[in-house]
Amino acid sequence: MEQRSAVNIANSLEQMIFDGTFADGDRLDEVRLAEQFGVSRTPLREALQRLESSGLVTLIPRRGAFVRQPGPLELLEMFEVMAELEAVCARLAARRMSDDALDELRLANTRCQAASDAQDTDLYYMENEKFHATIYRESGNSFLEQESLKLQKRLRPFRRQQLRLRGRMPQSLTEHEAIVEALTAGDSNAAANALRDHVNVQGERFQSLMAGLKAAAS
Amino acid sequence: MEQRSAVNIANSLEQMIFDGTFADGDRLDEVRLAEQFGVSRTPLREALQRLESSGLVTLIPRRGAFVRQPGPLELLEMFEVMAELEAVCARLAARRMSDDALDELRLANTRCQAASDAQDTDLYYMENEKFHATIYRESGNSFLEQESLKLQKRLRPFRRQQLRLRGRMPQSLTEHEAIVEALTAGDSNAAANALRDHVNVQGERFQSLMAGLKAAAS
DNA sequence: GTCAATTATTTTGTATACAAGATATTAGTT
DNA sequence: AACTAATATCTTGTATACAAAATAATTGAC
Repeated sequence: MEQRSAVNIANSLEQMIFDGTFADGDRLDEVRLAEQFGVSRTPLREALQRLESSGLVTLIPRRGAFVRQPGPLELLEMFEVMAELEAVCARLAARRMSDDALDELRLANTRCQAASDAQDTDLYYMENEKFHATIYRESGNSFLEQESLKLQKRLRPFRRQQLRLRGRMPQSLTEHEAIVEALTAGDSNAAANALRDHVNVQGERFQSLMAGLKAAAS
Repeated sequence: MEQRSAVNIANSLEQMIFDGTFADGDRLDEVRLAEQFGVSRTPLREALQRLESSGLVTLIPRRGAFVRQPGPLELLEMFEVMAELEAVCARLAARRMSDDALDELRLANTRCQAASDAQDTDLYYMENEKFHATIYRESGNSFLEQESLKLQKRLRPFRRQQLRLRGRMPQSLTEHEAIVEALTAGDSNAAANALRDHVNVQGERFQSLMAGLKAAAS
């Protein structure tokens, strides 16, 4: 692979937690992971500390490290916060956005369109993330930008699922149009509302998806 | 002190970074800190990984750990986000808040009043934090609550300074009144605006404080 | 005397060793 | 056969040892 420093190991483990290699509550065995990564326990433990600090694992003293996947309730809460964060980004961006940035945003949206036409959900997801990241950046507040990116990353696996739902990509696209329009007009309230709704739709879709799974399980 | 695990060491160092024991760019010497805490380098390094993960230090490979204090610009950005986060809390709380919680909020405000009367800025600060924390909690979104508490903690040292400014405590109190009123009325927009403004005042005060320092230095 | 190059000294990164606590296993009792 | 007690094994937490890189110091050339 690559060089295996604590940061790298942490990133790899993070990825594995995100993509579902580890389920909620799984214990992360230090010796096993250490030899798996080809390092000693020392750098591996440093990685575990990082992961706990970012909320991905729980460290129970003398017991070990346990992965902490967000449950349905926490996910809904995270979606709600994401929606509000993006709304704030949009409101700030509406005032500060340059013409060049607007062009960039339209270009990103065109790429989304192409992905949607090709029925390529993975590509759509990537381009969609760029679209949103552009708005974060154009908020002009880099702290806000970083926080938004962090949460975007954390919600990635769950957002991704929803794009596969029938008709979601075209709907998402029309919502993007409304967002671009509001930003072009410099209407901060409209932009904030459009983006908040856009993200909230995902939260709601997610909710109904969970309800469906729950019903199917009973 | 207490038991010196990685978490504890990280907390102690965090406190020291917050209260200004270390200035921006200071290198954190592993061996020196280790013997200072009475432990070996191993748990201390684990603590440093935690601190980097939470953004308090920068870890440069083969160079060491350097403390990262937010500069004036980043602080302003953080205040802006704090204001928006609290506004969201208020909006959600306005709908969900129970009578008991409202009473609790009024009680917290009464305690602020007492601290203000006694000219006790430290006490006022503590009670003020409780007032705000109650609103975070009453948002009904514990993820949002935790994020708000995290940022509140990080801004603590900088908010604190401003209470010493003449007339800030009484002004803060009247703003609290308006917030309680809006929450009582269940007016989510008014509550959100009142809280956003309340926090933004601190950001602006901070800005003028910085400008004053800068002017004095030239 | 100043600069460059070489050597010496720190300092970081990681492996390993060992102590103490937690879990699993076995033996013994009813 | 089931429950408890004692023992054994495994795992974590931390100290220490050592290699490699970075910094400081020293020497030598001009």
